[in-house]
Amino acid sequence: MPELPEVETVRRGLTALVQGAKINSVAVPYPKAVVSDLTDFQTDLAGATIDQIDRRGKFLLFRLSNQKTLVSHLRMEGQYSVEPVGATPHKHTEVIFSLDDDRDLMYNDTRRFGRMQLVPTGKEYQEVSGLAKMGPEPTEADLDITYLTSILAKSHRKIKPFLLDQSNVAGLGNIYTDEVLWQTKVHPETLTDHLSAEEVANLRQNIIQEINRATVHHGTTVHSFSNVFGEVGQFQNELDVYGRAGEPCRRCGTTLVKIKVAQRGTTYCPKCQVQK
DNA sequence: GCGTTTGTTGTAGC
DNA sequence: GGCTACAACAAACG
Repeated sequence: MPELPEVETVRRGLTALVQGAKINSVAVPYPKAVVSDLTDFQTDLAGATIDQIDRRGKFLLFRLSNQKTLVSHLRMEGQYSVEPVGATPHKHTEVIFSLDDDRDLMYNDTRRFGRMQLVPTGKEYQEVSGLAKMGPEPTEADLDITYLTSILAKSHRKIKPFLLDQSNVAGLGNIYTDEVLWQTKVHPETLTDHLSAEEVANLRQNIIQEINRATVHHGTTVHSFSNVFGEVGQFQNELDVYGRAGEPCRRCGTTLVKIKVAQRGTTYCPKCQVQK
């Protein structure tokens, strides 16, 4: 559920709250959340300072003072919160970082899908498979039109799973994929090599703009997303198709339809988005 | 009690 | 070999 705008919102909140904080010790009530060696994880983090927090796609990268990087992926419902020292962990608290300023940074995950690992800084793109294959960020500067045209043309699959694949473009999930396809008037099952040059250009613009707009609105809260301050996003009020099956298309009034594409719930307008 | 929800990965299949 | 499709993972909710 956290897609790029939500992860970026979390990154900004974490930066405001814990950048510069020193970690005293780490408790791991749910060891499966840590995929690197657990003993090393706890030993290496003790005494380290959080210098900076970066993001790549949907991954958070905590840059530490000891030349290590904590790579964290929230998957479906991972959340961070900062509490006074000694606060009772939540039912689904998986990792607790005790800071030396009498606060605890907690990682909570009701679905237990999120994962984190500690790797040497600079090696994260080799050691974390998701980062190694990550496509360009959906920005004006990084998402090159020539690149996008080329990979769309040589790929033979439906546009929806193509956009969900992080190795093509970083950061899109189920919500924003449905939104940008509606904006571009492209059916989610259209084959990537059937898109016209104009559609590719429009798709690129819509991806960049939509991710930008959603980030400005602090992300979308559909089920449970909130930032580190416990605040929900505002972008759910801006969605045109996701969660609106059975309601009228805001462009033409046709009833929006929900189907499955690549095992994912997919909402679209059968009149605006006609498959070619 | 079971289908639905979603992001990524490992693997089966072509 | 390279690409694509899909089951699996986990847990809450209706």
